Amino acid sequence: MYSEGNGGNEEGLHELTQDSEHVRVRLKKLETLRAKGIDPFGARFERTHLSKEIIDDFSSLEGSTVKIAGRIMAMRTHGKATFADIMDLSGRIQLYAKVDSLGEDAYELFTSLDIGDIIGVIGKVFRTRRGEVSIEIDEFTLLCKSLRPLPEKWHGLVDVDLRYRHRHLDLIVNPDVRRVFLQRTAIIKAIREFLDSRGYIEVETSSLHPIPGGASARPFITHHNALDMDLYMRIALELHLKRLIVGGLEKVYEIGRVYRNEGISTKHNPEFTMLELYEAYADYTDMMNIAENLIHHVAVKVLGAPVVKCGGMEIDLTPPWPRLTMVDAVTKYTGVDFTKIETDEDALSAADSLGVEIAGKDSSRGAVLAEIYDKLVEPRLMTPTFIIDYPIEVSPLARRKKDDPRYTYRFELIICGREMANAFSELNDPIDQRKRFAAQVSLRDKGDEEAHMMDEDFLFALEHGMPPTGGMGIGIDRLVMLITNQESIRDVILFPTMRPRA
RNA sequence: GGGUCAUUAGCUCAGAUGGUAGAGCACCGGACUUUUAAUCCGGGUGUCGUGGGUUCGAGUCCCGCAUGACCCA
Repeated sequence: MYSEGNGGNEEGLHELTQDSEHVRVRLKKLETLRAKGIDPFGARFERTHLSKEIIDDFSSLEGSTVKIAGRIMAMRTHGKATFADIMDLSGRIQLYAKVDSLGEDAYELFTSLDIGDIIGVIGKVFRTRRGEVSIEIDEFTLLCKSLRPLPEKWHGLVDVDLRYRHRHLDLIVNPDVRRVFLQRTAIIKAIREFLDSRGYIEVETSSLHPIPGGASARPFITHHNALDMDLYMRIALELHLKRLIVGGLEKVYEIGRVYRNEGISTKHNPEFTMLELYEAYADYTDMMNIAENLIHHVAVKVLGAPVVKCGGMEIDLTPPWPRLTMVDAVTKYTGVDFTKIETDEDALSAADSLGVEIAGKDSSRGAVLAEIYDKLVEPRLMTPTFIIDYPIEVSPLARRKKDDPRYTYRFELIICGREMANAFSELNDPIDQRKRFAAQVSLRDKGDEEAHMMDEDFLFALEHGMPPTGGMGIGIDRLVMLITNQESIRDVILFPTMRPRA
C-alpha cells in the first residue's frame, strides 16, 4: 500500500524507490497526480465493448460512442495528437487523443501516462488514414497507475526463468502464452461437457491422505496439528473414486491436483492435474472408446479439427486407434519375442542384449518386459496407440487376464511418444487385492520407496463388493501440451514449481 | 545424481588477445495534429548472479556457491 503524504508505508516506498529510475519517475508522477486531485488508482468502470468487438463490428459501430478499458501497451506522441494502444482480454485497439477534442489539460495528462497504466476511455469509433480501427478519445480516466516498466515491446519477455517467476508479465507481453492458457481452460471445459453429457458425476475427493495410494510415487508429507499426525498429499485419485463406485455412484470422475515428490523437469512438475474416471459394469475396452472419443472431442472443440502437431509432423486423432499388446509392441520394435521368454533370468538377459539397464529395479519377467517397453518402444509411438495387456507385476490394481494370469486388462495410450492415459479393468477381488498390496509392501521393505502401501480402508470398502469397473486416468497437463503443441509442462502450468531465487 | 552452456541497464542482447562498461527498446528533456517497432535532436540510468583467488589491474582467467537451459542416468 502506498498512501499519500508522510503517513505512507516508508519501507515499501523505499524498496520501490531503490529499484530504478523508472520507478522513481513513476512515483513522482503519482504524487503529481495526487496533487492535482486525481486518484491514480481509480474505481469501477463500466465498459460497453471489448476491443475485438469494436474491430469485428466496425461497420455498424463507426461513428458511435463506446466505453472501453485496458492497459496501455504503446504510446506514439506527435505534438498535439497522440496514438496509444490499449490491451484488454480480447486483444488490442488503438486510441487517438487530440488536443482539440480533449482540451489542453486533459491532453497533457494523457501524454503524461505511462506504458503499463490502465485507463478507461469514452470515445468515438473511426478508421485512420492507414486503415486502422481506432477510438478518438472524448474522455478518459486513470484506473491504475503502473509503477514499473513493462518488458521490451518487440522481443517481449524471453528468459524462461523470468517468464515463470513473473507470469503476469509473461501474460501481458506474450500473446501466445495467453492463448495457451485460454486453451487449457477450454480443454477442461470440453472434458466436462463430454463426461457430463454421458451421465458421469463429477466429484471432489480429499487430497490429504493417511495412506497415499493409487500410483507408484513418493508422496509429500504434511502434518495435522490438532490430530498430531502426519498426512500425505495425494498421489492419485484412484482409491477414493473406487470407494465411490462401491458406494453405488456408478459413473464418477474427478479433475484434481495430485502431488508427487519427484524431480522437476520439462516433463514433470511436482503438482499436476489428473482426470480419473470410473464406470461400473464397464471394462478397459470401454475406457479405450472413451479415451478416443474424449480426446477427439476435445481437439475438435478447441482446435476446430482433430489434428495436433507433434514435433514436425501432424497427427490425425480421428478414432478408432490401433491396439497393440505390450508383448507384440516389444517384438515389433526390438525383435525380442517375450512369448518365448518364460523366466526372470531369460528376461534379464534379453534386457541386457538390448542395452536396457535393470540394476536396482524389479527384475521379475513382467517388470523387465515393461522396462524394455518403456525405454525402447514408447518414445517411438507417435500416432495414437493403445498398448494393452500390461504385466501383473507393474499393475497392482488391475484385473488379471483370464487366459494368461501373467498379464492384466490394462492399457496405456501413447500419443507423440508420451503417455496420455492409463486405464484398466479394475481389480474387484479383495483377496487378490490384499495379496497384491502385500507384494508391494515387500518391495517397499526392500527399499522401493515408490511401491504401494497396504491400504486397509480401501480393502474394507472392496470387501463390501465393487461391481466390475473400468477406470482411466488422463494427465491433463500432458493432454494440454499435446493440444497446444507445447514442449514443456511449465508452459501449460500457470505457476510451475520454482526454486526460490537466491 | 553426471556433463555442457548461460547469468552484463527495466527488457532483448553485444562486449578477440585481461587495461576507465556498450547498442536497440523502455525511460528523461526538446520538436512534431492520422501514427503504428512513428520520426528527428540531446541524455546512459549498471552491485557485469554471488563469494573467494590469481594479477599492478578481472565483465573477461581459476575455484566454490546460487539460479536456469540442454543432454545423459
